[in-house]
Amino acid sequence: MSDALLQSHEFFSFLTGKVSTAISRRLQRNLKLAKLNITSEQWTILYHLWQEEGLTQQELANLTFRDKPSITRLINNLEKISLVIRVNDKQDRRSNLIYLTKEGRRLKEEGMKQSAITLSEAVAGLEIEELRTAQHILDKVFKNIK
Amino acid sequence: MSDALLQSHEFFSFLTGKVSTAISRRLQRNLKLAKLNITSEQWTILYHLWQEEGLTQQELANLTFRDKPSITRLINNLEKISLVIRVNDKQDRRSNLIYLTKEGRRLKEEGMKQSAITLSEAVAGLEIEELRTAQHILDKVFKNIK
DNA sequence: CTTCTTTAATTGCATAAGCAACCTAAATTA
DNA sequence: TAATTTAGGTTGCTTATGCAATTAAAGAAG
Repeated sequence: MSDALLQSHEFFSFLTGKVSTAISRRLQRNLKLAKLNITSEQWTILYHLWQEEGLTQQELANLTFRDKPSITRLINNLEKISLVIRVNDKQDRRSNLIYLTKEGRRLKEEGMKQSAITLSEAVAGLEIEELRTAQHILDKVFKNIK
Repeated sequence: MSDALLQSHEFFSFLTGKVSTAISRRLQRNLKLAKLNITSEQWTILYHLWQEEGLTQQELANLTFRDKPSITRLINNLEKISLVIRVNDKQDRRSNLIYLTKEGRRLKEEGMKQSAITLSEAVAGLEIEELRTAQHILDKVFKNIK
């Protein structure tokens, strides 16, 4: 790689989170505007549970690329606000299966809507082809360092 | 934008930080391996001071895309470990000018080296042209939502 | 079986982030 | 020049993260 690019602050700063920080903040703001009192991090957990309930904390950790302690605490907080419950797995008593509460399920529609809005704000004016390209490239980066 | 892409979990998850989290962790790890006891967040502050000392906290906030309280606390911690000092601006007594200590300057060489290593690990196997493309696209996203 | 190892989750400790409220100094304006 | 607004920083409160160490259950090896 060229030194010019290596030294490019712009390049490094987007890799180190400028864009994703901006997206999280925007999602957070949109959730708040829609009266959803959840953080963007909580959203990422709920997102996966909206697709499939009964995931273990380890599975959630893998899906959201967080470590186990982070998941423990996110689930603690989500339980505190009564959006999910831990159910001890009878088959494997080490595991907790995480389920949505009725209220947790109720948030799906608005939660998905706000994330879709956020995403469309983010990618406004971009071509599908550009998005595919960016995704492809970032995927390679991720594989390099995950 | 197509629904297929809107629903793409992969796409959303990289936008919400998978890649940048991985980069931060890798940088953190590389710094630690090189015996530099600073966090990746502290690195971003030092990076700008290595380019130019005497920046105000507000300028650092703008450069690193953080809010003012975050900078206050990062500078507190950097002062605590004696890498920077606050100097009250005589011209504008509201401002602090942030300078590196001798030790802070000493870390420049190794700090820049480790970030270069991290970056080259991240972009291994990618073409310059791909990187330019990704940067360009992410720049558009950032402008949309910053 | 009993020991050893691996796995799921939790806890402790330290750092970092966002938002709102606040303080003080500077700049504006009336 | 007094009153108001703006700008730079700090503090309080809450949430989130990483890493290391720990507990308890499950699985493997002897």
